[in-house]
Amino acid sequence: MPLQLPPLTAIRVFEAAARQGSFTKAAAELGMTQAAVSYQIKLLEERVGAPLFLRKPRQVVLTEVGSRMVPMVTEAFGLLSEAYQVARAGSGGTLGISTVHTFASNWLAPRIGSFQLRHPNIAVRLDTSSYLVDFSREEMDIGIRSGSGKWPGLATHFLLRSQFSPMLSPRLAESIGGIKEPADLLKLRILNPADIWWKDWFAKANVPADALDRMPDTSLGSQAAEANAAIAGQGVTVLTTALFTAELAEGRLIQPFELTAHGGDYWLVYPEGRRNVPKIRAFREWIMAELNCPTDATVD
Amino acid sequence: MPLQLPPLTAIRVFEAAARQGSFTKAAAELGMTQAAVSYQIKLLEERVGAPLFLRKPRQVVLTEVGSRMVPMVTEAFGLLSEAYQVARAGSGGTLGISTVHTFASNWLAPRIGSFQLRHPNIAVRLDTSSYLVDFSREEMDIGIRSGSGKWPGLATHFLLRSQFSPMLSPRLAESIGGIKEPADLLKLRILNPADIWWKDWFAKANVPADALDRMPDTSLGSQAAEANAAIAGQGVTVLTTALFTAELAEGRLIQPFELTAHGGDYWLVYPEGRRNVPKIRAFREWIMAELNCPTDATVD
DNA sequence: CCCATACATAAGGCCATTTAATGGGTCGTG
DNA sequence: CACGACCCATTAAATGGCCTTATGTATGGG
Repeated sequence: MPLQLPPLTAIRVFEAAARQGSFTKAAAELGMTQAAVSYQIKLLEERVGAPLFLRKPRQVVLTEVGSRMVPMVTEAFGLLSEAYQVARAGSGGTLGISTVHTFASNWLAPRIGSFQLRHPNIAVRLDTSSYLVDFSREEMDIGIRSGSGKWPGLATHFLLRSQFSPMLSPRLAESIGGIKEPADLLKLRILNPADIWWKDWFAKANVPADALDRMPDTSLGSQAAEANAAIAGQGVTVLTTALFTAELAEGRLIQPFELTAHGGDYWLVYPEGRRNVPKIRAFREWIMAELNCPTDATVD
Repeated sequence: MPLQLPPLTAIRVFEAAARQGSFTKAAAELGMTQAAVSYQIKLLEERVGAPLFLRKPRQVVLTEVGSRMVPMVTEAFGLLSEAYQVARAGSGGTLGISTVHTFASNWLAPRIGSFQLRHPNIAVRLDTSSYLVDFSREEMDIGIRSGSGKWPGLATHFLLRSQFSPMLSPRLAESIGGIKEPADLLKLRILNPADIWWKDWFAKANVPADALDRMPDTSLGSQAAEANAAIAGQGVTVLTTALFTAELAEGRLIQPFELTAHGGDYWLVYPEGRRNVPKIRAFREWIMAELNCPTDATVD
């Protein structure tokens, strides 16, 4: 039996009226008319079965029944209010980020520290998965995904263009006397020959790449893993240039050609209606600044 | 600042949904449609700024934010419910009876004990005053008054017919050799010669009573006070017969003539809308039985 | 005695809430 | 694998609770 409750609007009004000792003042406090207060009190009195106020000349005073109700009602509303506030603030407690592995390890992880420094009260939970998170089923706040930038119900912000280009370790390049022209790459082991990006890139380089089809597929499932294999000199792979600036700068990988092809872009996404939730706004503004994006680059 | 509260209907629905772990079940519990529950939850989630439930295949489960809210919300509703119940029952706590002095001391007081025995959980507060209580200004539940039986906004029940007749102490009657005929009364001191009842009674007895006008008024303001004076042998007065059955039976007063005249009747009154408040019903049923009145003798 | 104040009441309208209907998704089952 | 059961979301339309405006009543102060 579901716990019998008084009419909530009425009792809310009652609480204010009891505190103020006046219907008129209560009405002012609640932003409604005195008539509405009178109506609600009367309603509650009928439900309770007893008068809650005595109507004295210039004021109303609580009856015994009324005054017995007040403390509990006040406390109850205090609790509700607190629960509400806590929930609203609490939503700023933890920021759940769902992102693809590559982006997490090659771009986000090295930089997320600066976000945490700026927002010490927001805890970050990083979750990497290969599928686009469903915000209604998983407790995530934002996602970073590559794709077309069109997802229904989600707000999207363009992060960076996924330019990719073949990369390999300098030692492997040396082992065949350096990479002079695109076709040289085919002399090496291609880590992920089935990857469509290879076809795109060779096409752009005007190099027939039928050979790719005959190579064994040894792809590892993520750019990060393949990058590691490449760094270890196991072969050559195509990688998103923006995500491996560190490896390129340190010489662990080289990008033999300026030529890049274009894949799906990276996007920041979150549920439409949550644009102004503080922690989401904070992250959005941070990442946009970090990437030098105009902050208004929103796509619907 | 008046303490920010969440939408109350929404949070009520939330509590049920959280407890049931299902929108459909919550809807059933609250007696509304599943769609309404969905709507309210969505509303609350927007206000809070964070999802409260994760929509899993066959059920909904609380998010972290949601589960933090539940305990406080549950407790708050518990308090509200308790306050409500207490108030409803608490209205059974004390029965405020406003009655005229005579009726209180001569009829009610000797009998009220039997009411209290039958309803040990109802405390009785007896207030005697000469005016008709205004239920909206004084914390009274029922009134007993004599009059026409017509009061706007009040439910009324006929209690007893106010038959009155001269009464005096047996010793006083003896002192003039007994009361043989109505005119004999005029030989004695009349305690309340200005009382209209004397005129009525003498008129009905076909005795000219001009002499009354020339007597000094020594009325004491209530039948009970005058009855005491009469018992003390200080004079003769008119009294409501039904209220002095004990004095008559014990011989402390005598009623020399069967002849009675009729004054305003006694009525039980209370605010229209409170007919079925337990304590009021209890008192009504008790007093009607005590007076052998048919319980349906209601007059509007 | 009149004005100011405070609550009660009546009539009417609006919007929040609800319902009904529909769709999408998952699970269990034959 | 198709089908039905179950559950939640969404849409549009209907309802009625709640509020406002307007007016009445009572009290107390000047």
